[in-house]
Amino acid sequence: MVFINQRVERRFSIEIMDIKLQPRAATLVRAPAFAHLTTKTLQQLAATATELTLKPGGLVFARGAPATGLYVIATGHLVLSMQSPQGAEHVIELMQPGDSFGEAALLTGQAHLVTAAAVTACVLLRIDRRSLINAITHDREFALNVIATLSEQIYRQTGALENLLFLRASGRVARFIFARLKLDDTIAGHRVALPVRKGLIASHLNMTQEHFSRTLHELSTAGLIRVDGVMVDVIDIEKLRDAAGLLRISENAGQAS
Amino acid sequence: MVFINQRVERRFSIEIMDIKLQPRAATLVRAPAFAHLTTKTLQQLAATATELTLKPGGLVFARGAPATGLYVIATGHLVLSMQSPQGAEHVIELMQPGDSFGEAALLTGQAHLVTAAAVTACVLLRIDRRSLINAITHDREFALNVIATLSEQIYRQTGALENLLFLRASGRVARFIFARLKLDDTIAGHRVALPVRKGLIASHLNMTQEHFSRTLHELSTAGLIRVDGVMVDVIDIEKLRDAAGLLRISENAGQAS
DNA sequence: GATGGCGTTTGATAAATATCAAACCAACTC
DNA sequence: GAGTTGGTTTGATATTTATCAAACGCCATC
Repeated sequence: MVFINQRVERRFSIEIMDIKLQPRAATLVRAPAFAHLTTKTLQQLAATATELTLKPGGLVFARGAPATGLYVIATGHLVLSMQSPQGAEHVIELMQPGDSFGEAALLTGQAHLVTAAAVTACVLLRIDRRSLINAITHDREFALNVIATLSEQIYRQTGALENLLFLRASGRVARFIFARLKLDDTIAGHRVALPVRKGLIASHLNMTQEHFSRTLHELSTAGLIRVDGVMVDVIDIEKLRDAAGLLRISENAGQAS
Repeated sequence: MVFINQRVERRFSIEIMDIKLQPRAATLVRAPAFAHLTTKTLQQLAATATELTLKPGGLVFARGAPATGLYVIATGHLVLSMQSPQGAEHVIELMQPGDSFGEAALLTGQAHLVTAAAVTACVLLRIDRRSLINAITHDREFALNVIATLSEQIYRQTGALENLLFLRASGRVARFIFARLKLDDTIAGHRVALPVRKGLIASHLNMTQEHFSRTLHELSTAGLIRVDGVMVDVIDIEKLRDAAGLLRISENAGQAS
């Protein structure tokens, strides 16, 4: 069953397969939605995909634009953001290579709710609607894959709500660092690099830049972390986990009456 | 294309079809995910579905329970909620007849993130995993439907984030009332009934009961609404829309560079 | 008609977060 | 090196929201 193994380890599949894949297909394989495709479908999708190069600050699409494609990040960082009528910008998601976005708007046929913009120089792959729907209808396995990916996205979004609902500033910051910790395991020890400038992270965590700065400072003086520019060293990982107030989801399990 | 017409008008399809459907199938048809099924698939699903009756306060599942089914509400109101480790409860969603829930956890095979509990007496239909996956793999149209429904859910969830990110208490309350206005168009004029007790609504809007009460009062004295128990009369709909700070998504539409 | 429970409202106060303004700092340009 | 720019930090203050406590009102029950 394809359903189980979501949020697939992104690194190794590419190593297994990229001997025989062109670069584009190799990029696709890194995205969970495409990870388990048959080589045939994959090649087809890769063939119809178009490549997009963006300068820092470049727009992929703005809120309100009709959705015409799905995007997979090959290289670079992007942000998905919303703007309030007053012009305040809120970063909804920070995205990195291997992530895909735009599916939901594309598949519902509605306008984009968010604006997608490059933070650094980026290379994207764009798959248009026809190709996607074609692949879904002709490759049953792929359809299951898409369903699994979408479900996964809902599941994660719901989990992300926890952050906003239950945690306050320090907790959200702690959790953010904690989450980074697991991703950046390439760097030995407990050191993580903030992926984008702090203002964007603050916005992503739904607080002002100033408050974020103060919170970072607060966590420092409490001895949980040490901050040096964009580098953050985790001093006391247990306390950090604590501050993140991580919920276990395995405590009380009930069933229908 | 099935993709376009989501959030389908729930009322009339049932009137068209229920002449020849058993009650269960009729319930299913009201849920967007099942709205466009062939009668054959529908009958099959309905046949395997089990019925669930809940007293007020009854649990469907608790956070952490393994997901074993998808639920469709036939009658009654439920809430999906999360609990912080400190025991604070946050209502994630208020659900009513025709709504379905549990898909995401079911399809990812993970434990439920939320607790589902009945507020009033409820009757639910439960479709187990095997039946669902069976229907997905054997009815291509249904697979597309599921994809569309999931996309729709993501899309709405993203939209819901706006509320939390951009609006403060009064705005969220205003938006809540505004949204109700469109649902309750059966009642003539601009009068809506609060669907559940105020404490739950407050939690859903991520504020305390006290603050909700005060905000309601505030909107009253500002002349936007009039509150009488669970009934809310909208006095000045334009000002209310304003207070809700509704964003248009059609203003600036850009395209890739 | 009294009693109790539950949801709601009101008030006083505290905590969390935002805002505004200025200083700071590092990188880059002239 | 001086000046400029953009991001970050710090400080003082205002706003928003939560907390705690008490009163209130409604309804069901005895």
